[in-house]
Amino acid sequence: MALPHAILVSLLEQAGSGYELARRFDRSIGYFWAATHQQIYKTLRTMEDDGWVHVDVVVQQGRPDKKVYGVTDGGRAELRRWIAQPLTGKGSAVTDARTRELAVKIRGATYGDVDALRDQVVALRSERARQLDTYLGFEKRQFPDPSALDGPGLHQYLVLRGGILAEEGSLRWLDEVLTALGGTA
Amino acid sequence: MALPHAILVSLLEQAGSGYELARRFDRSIGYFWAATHQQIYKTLRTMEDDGWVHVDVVVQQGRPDKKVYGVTDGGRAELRRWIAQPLTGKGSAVTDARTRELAVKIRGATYGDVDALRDQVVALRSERARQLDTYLGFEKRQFPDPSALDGPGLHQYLVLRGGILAEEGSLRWLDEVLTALGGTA
DNA sequence: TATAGCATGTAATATGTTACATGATTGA
DNA sequence: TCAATCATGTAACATATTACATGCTATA
Repeated sequence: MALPHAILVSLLEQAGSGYELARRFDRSIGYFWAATHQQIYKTLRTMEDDGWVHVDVVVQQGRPDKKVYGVTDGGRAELRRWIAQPLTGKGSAVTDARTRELAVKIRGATYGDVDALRDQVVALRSERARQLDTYLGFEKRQFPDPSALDGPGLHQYLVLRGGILAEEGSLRWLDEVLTALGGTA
Repeated sequence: MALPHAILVSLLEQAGSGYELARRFDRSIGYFWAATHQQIYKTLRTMEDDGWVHVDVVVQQGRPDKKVYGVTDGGRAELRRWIAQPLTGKGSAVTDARTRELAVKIRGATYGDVDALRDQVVALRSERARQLDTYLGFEKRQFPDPSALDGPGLHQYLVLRGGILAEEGSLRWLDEVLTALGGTA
């Protein structure tokens, strides 16, 4: 899971309350990782129990007190550890957990080991390339003449096309990331 | 949720056991929807309780009995209803539930109302286009000179690029689908 | 006056993953 | 003999969604 780590990254950029985190997730990290306020509150409590974050209660007039969270040394260490570790999410489907996990790690690259991260990008890229090859093979063998399709065959083909286009987009992104992260690709 | 409906589509194409469904999911529908055998068994039982599927127990030698599932009239009706109904999944993130849901519906288009489905494709397309516009706006305003970036700025930019490329891929696919599904786009 | 924003949370439910359990057959 | 395939399932846990609850302030 990457939600606690996404929260760590967000809090390192800027300390804030659960409410503020929920709003930020709607924009920045939310490209890849959505979270409701309920879930963020719950996760923050767990993270506090684990010693990854600390709270400062800010008393306000006319509003409930605000709990401003910040990252502890333990939280920083956990984020470093997690960023260096291989991707753990499931990678079967097109809209996969691995890609989202990697996006969070890239977002937090400054707080971790960029070399280790690059290795993970390379690994995910080759996984994705293999998947794309498989899909392209299906396309060639099962749908040699797409223009002739209709009914169930057409619908199966369209879904396969979705897979192919998604994988191509994924590869394009991973290549951009590798170029930008530089080093011995 | 779309898993029961993905199962209905798969069973309409060909009746089968939970085990067989799990294997099929690894290939075809699994482009967009992954499922373990544990989850499939659980879901099949619920579907049986709801009267969407019926079971034929096939006795085998040397192996556990095989439960071959087929779709009932009730299941067929439910699939029709579900396909015609607007997308219900969450669509905030790049790797969104809506796209996966739509993929399942397209796969089952033969068993439902294609006109109603096309409306959903159009709706999702405009949502995605709006999202892409937002991301492109961020890119222009926050990162006018990407080549100058490094550190946290670069990492934020890379994640945004991931969002942009994913949305572009999504749009390309939805356009292909609309063309193929034809009609008054 | 009504809606949106600020700010927190509980509870119930749904969905999904991981680990464990069983046991025969087939092919390397 | 070892691993893979066939075939089903339970139990515990992790994660996520929906509905409900409170209550003030600022803006249209």
